[in-house]
Amino acid sequence: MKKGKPTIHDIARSLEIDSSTVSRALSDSARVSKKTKVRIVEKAKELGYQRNMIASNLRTNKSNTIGVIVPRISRQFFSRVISGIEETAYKGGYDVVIGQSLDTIEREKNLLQTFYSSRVDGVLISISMETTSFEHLEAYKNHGFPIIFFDRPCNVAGCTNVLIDDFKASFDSTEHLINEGCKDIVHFSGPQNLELYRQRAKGYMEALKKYGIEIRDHYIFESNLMQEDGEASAKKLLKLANVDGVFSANDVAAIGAMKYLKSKGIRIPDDIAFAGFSNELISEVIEPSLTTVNQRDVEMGIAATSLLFEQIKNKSGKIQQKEMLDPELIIRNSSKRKSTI
Amino acid sequence: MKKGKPTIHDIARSLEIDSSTVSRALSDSARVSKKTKVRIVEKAKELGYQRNMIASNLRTNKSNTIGVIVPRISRQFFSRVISGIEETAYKGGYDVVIGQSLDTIEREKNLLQTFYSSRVDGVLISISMETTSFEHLEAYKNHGFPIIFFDRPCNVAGCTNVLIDDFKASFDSTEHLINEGCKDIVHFSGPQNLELYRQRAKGYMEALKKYGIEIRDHYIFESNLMQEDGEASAKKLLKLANVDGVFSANDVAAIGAMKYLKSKGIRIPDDIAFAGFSNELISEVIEPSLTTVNQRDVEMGIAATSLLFEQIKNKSGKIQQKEMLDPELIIRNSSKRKSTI
DNA sequence: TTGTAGGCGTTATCAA
DNA sequence: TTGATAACGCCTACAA
Repeated sequence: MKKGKPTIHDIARSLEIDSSTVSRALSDSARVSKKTKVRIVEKAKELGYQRNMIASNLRTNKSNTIGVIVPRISRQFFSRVISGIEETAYKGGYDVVIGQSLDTIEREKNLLQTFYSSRVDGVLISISMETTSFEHLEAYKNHGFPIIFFDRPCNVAGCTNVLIDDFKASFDSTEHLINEGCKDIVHFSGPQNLELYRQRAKGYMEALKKYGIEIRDHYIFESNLMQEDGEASAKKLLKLANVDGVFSANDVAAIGAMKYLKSKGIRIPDDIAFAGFSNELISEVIEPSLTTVNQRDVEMGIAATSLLFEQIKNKSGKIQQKEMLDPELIIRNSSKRKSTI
Repeated sequence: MKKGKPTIHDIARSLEIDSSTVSRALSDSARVSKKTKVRIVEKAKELGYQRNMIASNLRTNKSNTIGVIVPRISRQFFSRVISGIEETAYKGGYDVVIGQSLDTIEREKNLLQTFYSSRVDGVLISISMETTSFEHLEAYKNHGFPIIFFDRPCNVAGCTNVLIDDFKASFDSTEHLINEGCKDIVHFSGPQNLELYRQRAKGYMEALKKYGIEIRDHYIFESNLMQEDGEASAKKLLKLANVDGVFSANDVAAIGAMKYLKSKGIRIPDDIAFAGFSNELISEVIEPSLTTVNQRDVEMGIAATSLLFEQIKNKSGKIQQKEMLDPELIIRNSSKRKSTI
């Protein structure tokens, strides 16, 4: 046996035909007779031939690969989005390369450039928390490199975004708390430099407004929404009189707060009702189970990938689009105050 | 501006030098004068040049990419392993391509062949539940394609495995239950065609043996260890007299069972103590919090990747290795029966 | 239906 | 130190 992996030339030689015929046969071209096709395919199998995609990609200037950049793969939301992406890509004959920015702009830039130079056909990205300016992204876009943003919006001309309606979801959640009888509702908010969290805060305020409830700035706690932030917020919250509800911009912080409050003997939802955001797995299991928002993770992956495919095909590139998925409010025990009897 | 992406030839032309010099300069070869190097690098920046990795890979016959195949990316354990893999790969200058087999052998084969033909430099794989014969894997191995198995062992000559000591972890968990006063311990076991679950069952039995407790076959429940399997097992368990402990081969099934039993008024751990496996995020949050085993996910990713790098470098390939990570028993409330006062 | 020839962008070898 | 040339493996006009 020769050393290197077998090539179309090996097949051609041993069949005494030309490599171009082999190439055609293996891509099932109509311009090869059935007979020779069969011979070629058989010989290929015999030699254990596998097409060298690197060479093929170089020649065709396509990688049949899309890149995905997320803050962290270990977050449930993102891993579910990726499942959707992978599934769609797989069906379309694409491979998926994944990288995590760890919420730093430095790694985000690195990944983008790696992807670009390995000539992926396009990129799906949920930008890092540090990404507040978008020049690095625009540069690629202007080179005609297809990029789709998901979950965390990028408000730049020509960008296609796939999002859920964060405003509406937050409005609905807050309204739900109000309907359950809450009057003094605190909001755990995320970094306000991110559009995402601005939208969620907006939804909260709009709902209060609708019901004639005063919006008090000191009822809005800004943090990074980690579990420990939730705990800190809970402590802070106890210093306010009469809080009877919390709308948190994510589940993790809500759970951190609930744990602390429970340990202090506060009853949930009777004393304080809770609503979170993201539908983490734990939220169903914790006691009481947490009311939350389904962010349509898998669907988001599917939608984003489909849009990317369109953009790759049409090469039109520059058309700005916005795909809004409808979030779903999942009502659980943490907010059910009305007796169901 | 020309249409295509700029190449070394574009740089060469506009500087009136040869492309080979440009190539050398951009790989920082010592065989280019500082002066021209500077000129080239500047021009490259000016043109927005990015090396075409596809062409480079073709030429050097390396992709600087490793492939990862896991059952599903959305499982916490795997996404954490992948974090470890990514981190290590990133440091070594490698990219990571990820695919999920969804626990089917068909997709596993597909992925393997995609990876092979895109010439990834090696593969890390946790085999699917359906994978009980290993010919497809051996074939690649025999072609000199580096493959490392993690978490789910592959007992085939020449295979390198990175595992935790499932036997020991199970032994320790069961022993812990015994030490907490359990005498009639049920084992929720996984598919016995997988070595993994055989090891866990073995550890359970060995611990019973050590303490002179009879091993009863009808105390071992085999299932796929989904949440609903746990619930079913709980029902089954109630028909046995005197069960006072459960060692489950994963957390998910344990939690399914605990939920059901709690709804029936059974106290955990006082009536029945529980120990699970995998340290899912929910396990810390559920009430009572679940005693479990830390499978060293991130470390496993790191170890597997390091071994793969070795194998890629040494080309020795055929050396069988087994890396055993030490599992950690995490004791929580679901198994603490002795008063801590 | 098949063969010929050239090139995708890079790197490696050799010569200058 | 630089340039010329060939080659990696595949694909695709074009010609036969």
